[in-house]
Parts: sequence; C-alpha cells; structure tokens
Amino acid sequence: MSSRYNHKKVEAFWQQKWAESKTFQTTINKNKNKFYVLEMFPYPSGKIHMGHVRNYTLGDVVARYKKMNGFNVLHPMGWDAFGLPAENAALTEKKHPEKWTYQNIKTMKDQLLKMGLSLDWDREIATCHPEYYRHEQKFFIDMFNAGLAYKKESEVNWDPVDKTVLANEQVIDGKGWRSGAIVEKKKLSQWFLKISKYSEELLSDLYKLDSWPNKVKTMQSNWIGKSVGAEINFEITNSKKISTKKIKVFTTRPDTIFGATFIALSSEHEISIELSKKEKSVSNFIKECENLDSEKIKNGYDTGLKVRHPFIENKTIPVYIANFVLMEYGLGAIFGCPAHDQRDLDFSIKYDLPVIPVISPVLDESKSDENKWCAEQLKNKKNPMNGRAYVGEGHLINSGFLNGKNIEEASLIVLQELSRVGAGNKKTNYKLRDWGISRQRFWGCPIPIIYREDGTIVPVNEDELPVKLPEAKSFDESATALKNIDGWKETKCPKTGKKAFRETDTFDTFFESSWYYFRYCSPRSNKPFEKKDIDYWLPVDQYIGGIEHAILHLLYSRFFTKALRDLGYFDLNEPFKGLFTQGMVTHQTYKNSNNEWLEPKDVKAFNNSYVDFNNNVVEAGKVEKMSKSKKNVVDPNDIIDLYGADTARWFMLSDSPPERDLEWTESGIAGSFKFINKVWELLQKSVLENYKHDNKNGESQLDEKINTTINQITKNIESFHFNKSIANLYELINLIQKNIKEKSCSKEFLKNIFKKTALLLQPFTPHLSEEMWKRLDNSNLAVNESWPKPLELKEKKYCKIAIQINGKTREILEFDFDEGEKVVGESALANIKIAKILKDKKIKRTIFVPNKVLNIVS
RNA sequence: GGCCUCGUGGUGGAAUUGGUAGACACAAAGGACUUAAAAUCCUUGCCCAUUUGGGAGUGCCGGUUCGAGUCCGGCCGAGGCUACCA
Repeated sequence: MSSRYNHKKVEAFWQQKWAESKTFQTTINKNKNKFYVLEMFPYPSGKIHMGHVRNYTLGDVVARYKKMNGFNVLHPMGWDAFGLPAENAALTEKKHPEKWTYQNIKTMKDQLLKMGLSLDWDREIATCHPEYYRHEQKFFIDMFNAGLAYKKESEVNWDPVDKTVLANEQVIDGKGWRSGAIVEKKKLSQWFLKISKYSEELLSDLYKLDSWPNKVKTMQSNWIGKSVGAEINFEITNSKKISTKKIKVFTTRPDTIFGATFIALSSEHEISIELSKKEKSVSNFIKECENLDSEKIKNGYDTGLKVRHPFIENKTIPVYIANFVLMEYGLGAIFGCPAHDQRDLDFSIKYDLPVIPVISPVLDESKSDENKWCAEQLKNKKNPMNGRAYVGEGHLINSGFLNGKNIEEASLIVLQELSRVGAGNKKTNYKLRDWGISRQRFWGCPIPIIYREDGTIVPVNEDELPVKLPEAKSFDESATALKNIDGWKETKCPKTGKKAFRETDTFDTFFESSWYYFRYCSPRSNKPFEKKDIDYWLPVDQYIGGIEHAILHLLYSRFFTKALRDLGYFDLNEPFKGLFTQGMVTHQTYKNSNNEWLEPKDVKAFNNSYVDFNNNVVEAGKVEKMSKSKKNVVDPNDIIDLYGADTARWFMLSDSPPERDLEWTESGIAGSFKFINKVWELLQKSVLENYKHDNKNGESQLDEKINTTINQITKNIESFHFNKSIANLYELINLIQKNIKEKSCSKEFLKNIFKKTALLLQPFTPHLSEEMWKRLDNSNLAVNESWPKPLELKEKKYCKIAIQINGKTREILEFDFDEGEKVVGESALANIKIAKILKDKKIKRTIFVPNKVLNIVS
C-alpha cells in the first residue's frame, strides 16, 4: 500500500464530489439560523494572486465552521468586472473588453475551484452583465427622481494618464490612485450622489457596529469629519466695490471672537473671484499663490474691505485673501484669531496685524496674574506669543461679557448672543463631500440619462433599461470612452420623440460594488433582488477584505444601503454586521547587480546569502507587499500545483494573525506540506495498517488533549485567531504521534481520535479532512457533519502549582485539583529546594491562588 | 502637526480577569537511521557552572502590587491613516 499522500488526486476527487452533490448550494431555510459569509469580490485581472488566496481562505474557514455548527451558510462569489484594465488590455490586445473580461473570469474561476472553497457557484454574478447593471441604472433613476443624484458643474480631479475624472478619495497625495500621475484641475459637468445628506447617520451608526475594527471606524469617522461650531456673519462697512454686503465664516471656536483681528477668504471665494475680475492686482496675487507651497509660506492680499465686529462697537477688521484658506471646507472664509491659532499667528506676524490674547492659561483667578501673562505674550512686538499660538485650556480675558468663563461656557454664550443680534448661529460642518460618480470611460455602466435639444435632462424610460454598452468594432485610443463610439449616443427623447443624446459618461465602478452583496441573495431575479431574500440573508454576518477599502467601498456601501432603504427597497440600515480586515501577503525582494528586481523563483539561498542560477550575487532587499513591479510575487497556481490547495491554505493560516501581514517564505510553505503528509502517514501507520497494541497508558492524556483542543480551536476560530487554532492542531498531532510511537493507545481508541481530528481539520484543510473521514469508514461528507463537541469535562484530577518566593517561581509541584492552602503550604515548606532558600528567613505572609500559585513572602 | 496601532529569542508569533514568559512553527547546530542522499525522528537553544544548579531577561526609566509582557506616568523607536479642516 502506497502511503504517500497524493494531493492532486485527492483534491480533484473531493472538489468534484462537492460540486456533484451541490454541497454548498444554499436556499432559504427558516428552521435554521442563517450566516452570510462574504469576501470582497475580485476584479478579474487575469490570475488570482496570494492576496486572494489569503482572503478566500479566511472566509472559507468561517463558512465551513459555521456550516458544521448548524448554520444555513450563504457563501457566494462573483466578479467586479468593470474597470480600466479591461480597456488597457483592449488597446494592447485589440480585443473587446467584454471578451477579455469573460476570459479572465473563466481562468480565475478555475483557479478558485482548485482552492476547494465552499462557495455556492450557482449564485455567481458578473457586474458587467446587462442583467446586473440594468438594476443599478434603475437605482440611479430612483435617486435622480428623489433628488439624491444631481448634476453639477464642478472642478474635478483630472487624471491626465488615465484620461478620467477621479473622486476625491481616488486622489492620494495629489496623484491618481491607479496611474500615479499628478492630478490636474478641470471644470466639467458631473453627476453626484448626495452622500452628504447621510453624513450624520453614517457617523452615528458607525458606533453601533461593534464587530468592526476600531481602526476602520476611526478612519471613516475622520473622513466624515464632523465639527460643531458657528456660522458668523460679518457686515462689510465699505462694500461699494462689490455686490455682497456680508461675509459668512465658519468657526469651531466662537469663544475666541474677541480675539479676531482679520478675515481671510479663500482665493476661490465669490468675493475673491469678483475682485479678481475687477482688479488686476488681485488676479495677479491669486495666480502667484498657485505656485506656492502654502504650508510653508503664508501669503495674503489686503482687499481694502473692512467688516464690523459683531460685539465691539465701532471696531472694524480688515479682509484679506489668504492662500491657506480652503474653499472646500466650511465656507471658504474664516476669522483670524492669531493668539490662539498657529496659522493665523504666522499670518499676523508677516502682515503686522494686531494680536489679542483672549484665552489665559493662568488658573489663578486674580487679575494681576492674567495681566502679567498677557503682557508677557505681547512683550516682543516683532514676535508676539513668542511665535507660538496658545491652543490649550484656559479662561476668557479681554473679551467683554465673556471674561472669566471657560472655553465651553464662552462658546455657548457667544452662540446665544449671535442669534440674539442676528449675526450668526450654531452650525455643524462635515468634511464628507458628495460622491462624484461620472467617469469618461467605455468599460463601465452607462448612466441612463438623455439630454434633450432644449438642454433639459430626462431619465431613460424604465422599460427601456438596460442601456447597453455598444458592440465596438475596433479598439484604438479613441474608443476608450463612450462618447467616441459612432452612433451610440444619438437617440430620441422618450417623451417628445425628438432628437436627443444619451449621457456618455459611465458610473464609477464603486457603484457596482456598492450593492453586489444584495444581488447575491436573488442572483437571477428580474428585480434587483427579492425583498424576502434580503430580509432573510442580510446583513452580511462576516465580511472579509483588505484595509484599503476602509473608507471608499465600505462607506459607499453603507450609503447605498441607507439610500435604497429610503427609496423603499427594504428596511435595512447597515449592510455589514461583522467586518474583518486582513493583512497583506509580503515577500522578500531581490535585486541583481544591475539593480533589477528578480523573481523569487530565480533566486536561491547560498551560504547565508543569495545567488541567481548563474551564481551571480543577489542583494536581498526589504520584505514588501507582493507586487508585479518589484517582482516579489509567488503564483498561487504554481503553489497549488506543487503542494496542493490544503498546503497553501494551511500556510496562509499558520503563524501570522490574520489581521497582520503574512510573510511568504519557501521554508514556510514546505513546512506546511510536511504537516499535511505527516498527518496522513500517522493515519496510515496506526489505523489503516496493521497496528496492534492494547496498551492504554496514553489514552486518558490523549482524551484530555482532544477535549482541550476542541475547546481551544472553537474559541480561536470564533475570535479569528486562526494562527492559534493551527498551533492547537500541531500540538494535538504531536501528541498523537508520540502515542503511536510509544504504542500507548489501542487501535480503536486512535480511530476515534482521528475521526475527531478529521472534523477539526475540515475548515482548514478540507480535502485532507474528507479523505481521512472516508478512510475511517464514513460514507457521508465530513463537511456535513457536526462540529465536534468536547466530552463532558471529567473532573480534573491534578493541577500544577507554582511555588514562588517573593514572586519568583522556584518550584512547580503537583497536587490534587482544588487542594487547599494548608496542604499546599506544608508540601512547599517540606520541599528541599524551597527549604534551602527559606533557611534563616522569616515568612511574613503567603498568598494562595487555588490551582495556580503559592507565593511565600519573606 | 493631528489621530490610531504596536515594541517579547536568530525569525513569525503564544501567554485567560495581573499568577509557571517564550506554546506552536520556521531557521540554525549536533545526533540517529542510510553505502550515500532525500525523507523521517531525537536533542540543543541567553549568561555562569563539568553535572545537580544558579543568574539575567518581554524597547528604556520610574511607579502601583505579595506578584507586571499585561496596570499607571515619562521617554525612545517602528508602522498605519490623515494632513492648512478654521
């Protein structure tokens, strides 16, 4: 009998078996608790990579484990199939993006099948399919009719390489998130979704998501950027040269109003624009600022305008245009309080504006101390506050009716006074901007809008959906945007029948991924989804994906859920109940002497260093995320072919906690391979071959071990500590091995142990698990079995107690479980080692923790 | 600059509400088996001592405690996110 484990044969066999028996096909079953496991669906770029392998392995552990625990598990898969790479490939390969995409889907699906994932493939979807995107066109029309989608001329982020508009979130450090090109500003008419309407709800509901990582919640919370403050109207006293009479500013520090010494406007503020049209010096200034790093150099222009202070009679303050004021935040106008804001202070020093301290840190309430502090701050006329604004706690000074109050009290009083005199009101501001969804592309979902000859806009009639993408004949540069496709945009107005034009922009691809998890519930329905399916399956119980989607995808999906709820589709508030963000898969990088990156498979270890296959020296670089550009990638295909899916899965789960980065090493994967084979050999040697021993010495210990292992693995899976589950299994197998070697268990006993072990392995190495299960005389599938329960915990007989002297462990003694302090203390003192140390010492006290510690203090 | 996370052997990482630090794995060294290799198995793992044994020890300094990797204060370092947000 060949004892070698044939992973290729075994894995193919069970994959086919699962497929034939529709093991993972799921339907609604109200007698069972449901569990919806979802991994972020992949973009079909060509091949799966290790990031996918890790992501889907994590999800599969959860899915199989939950299934074995009696849940009705929904575990679907699909394709995020629209996007730029398809167009790029179309250009280079002269192939329709659709053809390219479906080919990739086929390849990648084959690869995923080889991983042995417990997926319900009957629910597979591809977002580029008209039967998928027709529904989101309907959503858009609903949103348009409800005022949630609108068109606006706006300055957009233009990526000159990808030739498209980017959302704010897609601009990282001023560069396009995909191309890395420096983003330019361009004015275009764009479609927006009113996510800002949901700012408050998106923020407050965040705190109800207690199975989300705090990190993600913090990131979203910062992105929404709520700040509470005031809007204050400043009346312009010399407004002859402009059309406005007031300047409205936003502040979070209304308490510092008496310290206001100037107003600063953004260069894009309407007053700045109006002035720049009239005065050359203004437009020159604005131009000058464009080429300036405003974080280093604060630049201002005195407009000559003055505004009245709302609370100080006859006091006016000057109005500047300043390069550090952002139009995108608040109202594009601020009041400057140099004493308590560093930027304002830098600005004031440069333009010699007065500085009035209004918050004193002096806690003593005597006036003289305040005055002393204040004088100290202003002592150096050239460098007030010693150049450092005071932003700490304190109480109000130099502030009329606010004097003596703390910051919080003063803010409240100012707000009351402002509304009493009609000069302002309380205001909450959010950083979150509306979501710009227009993209000037070809391979995306067409926006279902028609422009009539009179310039008005109508949505496409719903019975004419979907607006399908055209069959493009050839693919060259000009054909990567819908507007360039001959004859596609010409249409007729659905109401008048007159000549009209289609919208040629497509949706941002985050549109598709914002609702795909709903579609999985009713993947073949004529409607986007059946309400009864959503009611049963949603929310997603466990969502797993990369941290890179912490803001974009997850925030858009939460918004979509709330918007669809308000459009009457269902009653759901949040789509993802549990979220887990996995770490990256990393690998050492290598460079040759020409400074070129090398692939790991072209490098070998040699005498504590590395060489290539011509024995040239290779320099080992940093361990970094696997990426094509640095060539530090390992192809999952090769790994599965060589070692099998179980080995790859096992390695993905070993060692590193799932939320941290996992370093791929050749020795690590080899180690996993050894483990799989070791388990198989042990089964062969003991249960499947002639092993005859009636010695039972090891049985009670092994019995206890399997019980604790079941408990620990269960706990560790529930808490996503898969690396610890793996360690639990190693320990178990090591003990089984020891007993087989020492021949200290009967064959029947070992058979039972192996049965439980096979089931415990099921979530991690499902093929090996099934094969073991079958060889142990079972005709059904292991994955359909119940998760092992520990036996009734026999009362523990013994315990080991650490004997400490002054907190330092000196000896470990064994006692009956729950032995009292008296007996433990006596045995401890009788112990030679302890007695030796305690000689000549007086025992002051002892601390006893039952079954754990006896600490003797001397 | 702000917010967040984290510092444990050669490496990845374990350690329950403060209670036996280093589980488990990788790498390394030595050994067994073998004609040999591969595979497999065993042992070792910081310092001192031939052994029994003893000592130091979880980034650094201090504190609380019978007892601190774990709690508190300060410092140093790494990583992530965000960045003129008024």
